[in-house]
Order: sequence, then C-alpha cells, then structure tokens
Amino acid sequence: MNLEEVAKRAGVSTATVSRVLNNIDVVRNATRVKVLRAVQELNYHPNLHARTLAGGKSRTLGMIVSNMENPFFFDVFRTLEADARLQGYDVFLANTDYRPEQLTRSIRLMIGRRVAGLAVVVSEMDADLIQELTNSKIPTVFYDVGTATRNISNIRVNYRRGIEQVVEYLHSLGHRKLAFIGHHSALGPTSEREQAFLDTVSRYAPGAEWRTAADQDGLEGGRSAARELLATGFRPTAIICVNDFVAAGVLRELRQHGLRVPQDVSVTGFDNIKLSEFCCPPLTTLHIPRDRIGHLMFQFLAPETHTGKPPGKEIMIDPELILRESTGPAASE
Amino acid sequence: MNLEEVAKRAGVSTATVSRVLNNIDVVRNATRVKVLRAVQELNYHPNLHARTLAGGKSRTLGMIVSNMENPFFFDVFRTLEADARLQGYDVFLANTDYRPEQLTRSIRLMIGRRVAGLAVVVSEMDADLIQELTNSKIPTVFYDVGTATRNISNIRVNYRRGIEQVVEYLHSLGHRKLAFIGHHSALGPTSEREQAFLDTVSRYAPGAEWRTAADQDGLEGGRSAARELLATGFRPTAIICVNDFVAAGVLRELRQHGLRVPQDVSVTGFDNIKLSEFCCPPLTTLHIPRDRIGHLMFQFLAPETHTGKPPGKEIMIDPELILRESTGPAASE
DNA sequence: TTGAAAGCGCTACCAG
DNA sequence: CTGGTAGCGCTTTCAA
Repeated sequence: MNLEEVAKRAGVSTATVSRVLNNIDVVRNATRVKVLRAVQELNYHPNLHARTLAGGKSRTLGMIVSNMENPFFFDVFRTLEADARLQGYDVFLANTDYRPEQLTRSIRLMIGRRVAGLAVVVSEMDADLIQELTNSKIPTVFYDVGTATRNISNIRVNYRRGIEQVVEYLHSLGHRKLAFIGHHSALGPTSEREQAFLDTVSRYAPGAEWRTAADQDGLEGGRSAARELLATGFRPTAIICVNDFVAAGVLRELRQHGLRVPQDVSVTGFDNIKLSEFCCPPLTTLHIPRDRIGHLMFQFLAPETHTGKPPGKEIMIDPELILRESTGPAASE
Repeated sequence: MNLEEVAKRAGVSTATVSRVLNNIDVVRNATRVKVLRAVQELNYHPNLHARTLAGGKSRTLGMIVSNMENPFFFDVFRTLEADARLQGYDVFLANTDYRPEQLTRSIRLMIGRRVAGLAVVVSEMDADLIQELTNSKIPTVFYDVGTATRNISNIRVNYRRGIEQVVEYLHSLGHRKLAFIGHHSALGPTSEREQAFLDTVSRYAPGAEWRTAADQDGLEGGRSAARELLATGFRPTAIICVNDFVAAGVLRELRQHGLRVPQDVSVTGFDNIKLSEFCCPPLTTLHIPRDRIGHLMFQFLAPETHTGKPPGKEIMIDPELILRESTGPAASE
C-alpha cells in the first residue's frame, strides 16, 4: 500500500496525493476530497520512513533516561513531550536502566533516526559518546552531565547547594550522626552527590559522625541500603537520601525496624516528586522543578519554534528546601 | 554523511560497505577493516529510515500505554523491552495519558513507522481503531480490550474474578458498607471494573451499602476521590480501589482524616505493584503478573523468534489475592 | 569477493 | 492547480 496506489485509485498523480496529505492548500477542493476518500477506502498510512528520507527533516525528538521508573524522569518527559506535541513534534523515549552499553546503543539509535534534537537525562556520560554526539551535529541537551559546546546545551541542578541546605538544617536541629543513602550510579568515586555530602558534612557539621550506603535506585534499593546501613550497627539520627524514590524505600525499612520518623530518625529526600507527599510521613525534600526542566529542554532543542530568546547554553537550577514531617529535632541520647 | 562517502573513503563500493555494516560475512577481512576504519573516521551512522525503507523489514516493536506514570504499565514495558532487545528488536513507547485522540495519533504513528508488531495496553479502544489495526495487518496484542482476529491477539485479566475474591473476603470479615474508587476511564458506563464491583456486591453481599467515586488515575486522583467520597458523609468500612496506584492516594487521604487503616477502614488495591508493599500500611491487593504479560506479548508479536509453541490467540489471566495489612475485620458500630 | 544498478515510498522542484 | 520526475540513503539482486 503506497502513494501510487492511492493516486491510481483517486485518478490523480502521486504528487497531488502528497500535497493533500501534507495540507498544502493549492489543491482544488474536489480533488482533495477524491484523494481523501481513496485514502480512507484503502486504509492508507503514509510510510514515515520514506517521508523522512525524502523530506530530509525529522520532526521527531529523542529522549534518553536512566530510569523511567523513577517518577522524576517521567515528569520531565511528560512536559517535554507536551511542548513537543504542541509544535507538531513526536518524542522517542529510550530507557537505559543505568546500563552504559544501553546508553551507547540508544544514542546510536537516535542518531540513526536522525532525530531533530536529543535530550539526555542520565547520570553518567562517557567522553567518547559526548564526542560522538558533538560530531553528529544533532542539537542536544544534557541534564547534569557534560559541558556545553556548539550543539550541546546543559541543564544542571545545584545538587551541592541542596545538600548544604539539608545538612545545615539538620545540624541546626541537633543532628550529629548522619548517613547518606545513594544508589550505585550516584555513589561512584566521581559522584558529585556523595562528594557534596562529604564536603558539606565536614564543613557544616565538623564533629558529626557519618556513614554512606547504596544499592539500586528505587524503593527496593532504598530499603536494602537502609537495611545494610542498620546492620552495621550505626544508628544515625538523620538519613539523607539521594532522591525521594530511594527515601520512600528507606522509610519502609525504618518502620520495619520499629524506628519512628522523625522521632527516632529524620529522613530527607531530593526532587520533590509527587510520591514524597504521599509517604508516611511526608518527606522533607528539595524541590527540583521538572516542568521547568522539560520546558527548557524543548526550547534548547527546537529554538525556532519558540518565540522568546534562547536561554543560552547552560542553565543552573537551585533546588528549594521543602519542609514536611519526616524531619525533626535529634533525639536526645 | 552517507554510505557513498564511506565507500569513497574506504575505496570500495556502497554495496560492500552495506555488507560490512550488516555483518554479511562474504567480505574479505582486509576489506572489512578498511571499511570499519572509514566508518570510524567519518563518525558515520547509518540512516535507519533509509535502511528500513530499502530493507522492507522493521525490527521495531511499538507499545502504547495509557499512563506510563502508573508503575503497572512500566513493569509490562520493561519485560517486553528486555525480551525484544534480546532478539534484536527495539521498542517504541507511546503514552496516551488516557486521551482518545492521543491514542488515535499514536496508533497511526506506529502504523506509519511500519512497526513489526504493536502492543496496546490501554483502557478503552474505539471500534474503528481496532478495524484500522486489523486492516493494517500488523501483528497486534491488546491488553484487556478488543477481540482476537487474524492479526490481533489478546491478553486479559479476569478482573471480575479478582473483585469477587476481594468482596467475598471483605464480606467474610464483616464489612457491610463498601465503596469502590476507580479512575475516570475505569468508571465509565461501560466499565467492566465498576460493573464487576456492582454485580459482585449484589451477589455476595446483598445487604451491603455501597458507593463509588472516581477521579484521575494516580496518587492525587485517589486522594481526591477519597476526599469526595468522605465528603458525602458516607462512612464505608472498606474501600476497594481500582488499582494500587490509586489506593496509595486513598491511604493518604484517610490518614489526613484521622481514619486508621485497617482498624477504622480497610483498603484494597489491584495489580500488586512494588509500591503496594511500601505503603503504610502495606496493601492487600490482587497480584497481576506483569512479567508474564510482557513475555506473552513478545511471543505474540514475534512468534518466529520464540522456540516454544505460540500461546494461541487469547489468554486469560487470573489475579491472585495477596493479603497484607491494609485489611482487617469491620469495626463494630 | 566485489561492483553496478534497480528499487523502497515519498517529497519537492520544474513544467505546463 | 496538477503531473512528471529526480533524488533521499540504503539493501539486494545480478554479473563479473
């Protein structure tokens, strides 16, 4: 089933069918009607590959995330996709599950599809891959990794500042035994997040004891990490979690151990995903505006469709401390 | 950047480059090396559209879901994608947000991309669309909607049986004032789920009072619906939720109202998503094996890659009652 | 083992 | 307003 068959059936040329399908309004109305009828009758669906190939342009954006299961990523995707759709773009989603080989594969796939723009929201990026993307000339926006170049923009969150706010706050509440729970890819040697925690503790809470632990991202990961942490015998009065998703798992494990939050131990998250308000108790966390990030990404990737001025090449977002019920004064010994 | 440039640089024909890139091992090794070097140096990425167009085949599956935010859908996707990748397929994901026009758009898009197979995991399907898919000849598998035909398979969950188990169980615990909380698309006039609830109540719990409410799918939706329900003054001793995601929101609202679960009111979910174990209290729910569903979908869509016999055209899955702490005996008046 | 060339289905330009 | 046709970049015979 192709243009030619439709053309034949409608008694016109393929060029005309193409015009009708692309809403080019030089076509006489009677002709248009004939064509549309033929399309209907034949249940014709234009081959998008042929279209893209012939047209040269793509009208498709790509987005790569580490873990769609974490609502944080979904929220960004949702906004990006909504903006995109409004301008007639589609968005391809790829999920890497924190696996580097999957990341490589996905990036190659996106380049192969000649996406009009690519949003990469993953924890870690290999330098070679960044180079590959740079060479590809595809407008790209990274979240929290890489550096801006000709075709690459950057959105980052001032994670360090967020951690500082939390450590300061907990310190002011009297907490002196702290723990940080991350997930494996956020707790590598190079991790900004773990480093931010360590630096901040030694600066704002010099006398404090601390411990770190990590497992996977997610509920189960948070739970395991908490279990592991408690198994060491260390009894923190406050646990700082790399994100809300992990924190929700931590809360569960603490409950299991009969530890009350916040009376026995305070817990904080990061991101302010919807789930954080639904935890029990609701999480003290740091808000990161996912919708703003999604909008910015679209602007970076499709600047021509946007009226305002381009936002520049690099944007830093400050998280905002949200106090809820999972934190309180340190229990006196 | 295209095959020809690579061919020129490597001093061979485009046909040879194509052979190398497709791992057709008639190519002499020296030649292969030359080609691969050229590919490297030029940072060449084959145009996937051209490839699909020329090759005729697609090696890509599509999946359409109503709400990727609900972990249920993500779990199915994860399994399907893993199976697919193992066999060299990619999976396109589309999210409809429960919007019919989005569904239509996504289906057309998938047909236009000539996907090798399509999994449709949405709540409601218009008959015309089903027809369109049937005509398209694309191997398709529906979840919980439609009927099997030549190219369409079907996986359904015996939702009714699940609801029966829950209602019976609650009835046996002495509950006589029941409520059902759905989400809009699950509570339409045609909804199997609401209907299952109503039928079952009148059959297993004839004297029981009942009420239904609904909002969006998700945490916030569950919460609103619960708020609305309580605002009517009705005080159910048990609330049956359309799924776990909604139930988690319901729990939150009950807590807000000072209602203890399960002492004051029992709550049940459906799906047994990971989150259900992390709620407070953990949810009594009905298990639906998402991994099995994902595997089955892949088998339906790419039977040739699978060794075992094809599973037939239609499969019914029975949910399994999982008892946790969110249910208990009805409070005496 | 390699090359030449005919499409795949569509768009876009040039005529008419 | 409509038709003819040259590609888009790749795969796949058919020959060599």
